[in-house]
Amino acid sequence: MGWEDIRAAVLDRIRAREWPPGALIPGEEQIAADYGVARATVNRAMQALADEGFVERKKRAGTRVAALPTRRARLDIPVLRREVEATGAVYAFRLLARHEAPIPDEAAMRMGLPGGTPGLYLETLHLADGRPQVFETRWLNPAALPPLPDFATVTANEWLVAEVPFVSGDLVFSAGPAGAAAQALAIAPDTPVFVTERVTVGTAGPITLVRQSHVPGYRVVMQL
Amino acid sequence: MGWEDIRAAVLDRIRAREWPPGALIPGEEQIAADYGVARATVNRAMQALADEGFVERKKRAGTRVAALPTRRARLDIPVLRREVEATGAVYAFRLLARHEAPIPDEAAMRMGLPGGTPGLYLETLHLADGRPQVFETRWLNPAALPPLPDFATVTANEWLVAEVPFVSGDLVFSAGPAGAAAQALAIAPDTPVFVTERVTVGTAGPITLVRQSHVPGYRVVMQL
DNA sequence: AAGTGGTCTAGACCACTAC
DNA sequence: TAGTGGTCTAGACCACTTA
Repeated sequence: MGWEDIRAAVLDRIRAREWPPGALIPGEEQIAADYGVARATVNRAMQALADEGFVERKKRAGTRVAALPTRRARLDIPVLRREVEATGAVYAFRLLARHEAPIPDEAAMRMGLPGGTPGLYLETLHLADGRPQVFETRWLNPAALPPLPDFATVTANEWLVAEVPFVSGDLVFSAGPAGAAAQALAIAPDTPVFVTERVTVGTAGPITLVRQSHVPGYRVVMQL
Repeated sequence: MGWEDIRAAVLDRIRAREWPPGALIPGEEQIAADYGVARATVNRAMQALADEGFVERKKRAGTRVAALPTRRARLDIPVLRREVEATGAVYAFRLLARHEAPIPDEAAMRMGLPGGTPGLYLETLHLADGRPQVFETRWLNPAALPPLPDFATVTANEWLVAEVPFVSGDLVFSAGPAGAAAQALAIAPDTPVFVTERVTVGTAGPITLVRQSHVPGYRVVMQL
């Protein structure tokens, strides 16, 4: 009887509606006695079920079956190169633009920086077997970074992942017209594209804001 | 010294490059001795770091700092009603179509069912303060479900969440033209929209395939 | 073959919170 | 204020995997 067995047993009893949504589940001590294991084992099982959103736990109030089980999905975000190579294609990229300039207000605000902060702007096209896949625009905050390479032979993403400790960030998915990305992706400007936007924060402050427009047909797949 | 302290301490030493990417971290016993805690406490901390993708653990081989830290994001998928109500708007829905028919081959294949399986088709429009938000098409597999209600007063989603045990599923994000969803959303057919597609599997087999087209401006936000 | 992480146990103390 | 989950400990055994 490992904790996974306890987890499975409890989940079965939830699925069987023995404990319907909203119901109170017996205490850890009780379950431990029922199955002949230590309370710590039950605790671990219940912790897993809580992580997965099946139950809600509160001290003193006990453990309840989630009324509206929030479904949680986990997304692994690989480095772009790996994503391309996973399909068997050859990855390549082209640096289309690079210049230093004050970070525009909108971008600075997204990064949590004062307007006009000096920044480095990059435009990169990512290719799979020579075909455009992703058009990327990026602002970097040099003040929060070690000396920057010229990004001709390494993508900003891979350099950052390898060199700069990451503290937090957010990720936004949306859809919109290709617009400025149209030319690089060789599609019409009003073609719908999938857009990801990411802000990354390091120990010394905001690091980068990156916006990627994906070629039509791109999909993000998550397991529930 | 709780396990979160140990986690934080180890993470700091990783960030400080004391253990660079790929490096081997001291064993649990060692760390436990260093910080004066029990090995179980260290284990819990390391388990958390592994869950978060900061380290990779292998028996016998020890624990290593992740070389290319795959960034993991967790997405909580709330019931649509809650998503709307969280913005302070009033949620409502309209059932636009409902009929029984064999599930089309493409949809059946996505669900992992043989073509021509009998199904129930629903078209629903979700509204926030009376404004169209989401246009939803759905196939249900009655063979894997208890007797179905008429879905005039409950959405399929909420009924399923409350009544049918959920085993697994997947979730796909993409972008595309509004197309068939255009009329219901009151937008032009070539307007880019954000599309989510979800297959849900229950104990008795595939339950439902649902496709939701979101009104322009919709964004999915995840924390890293 | 040996060392590592994975897990279990029995007991204990504590923080939180519903009552 | 009493009961619940959250956590820690010290010790133990085991499975896995690499050397």
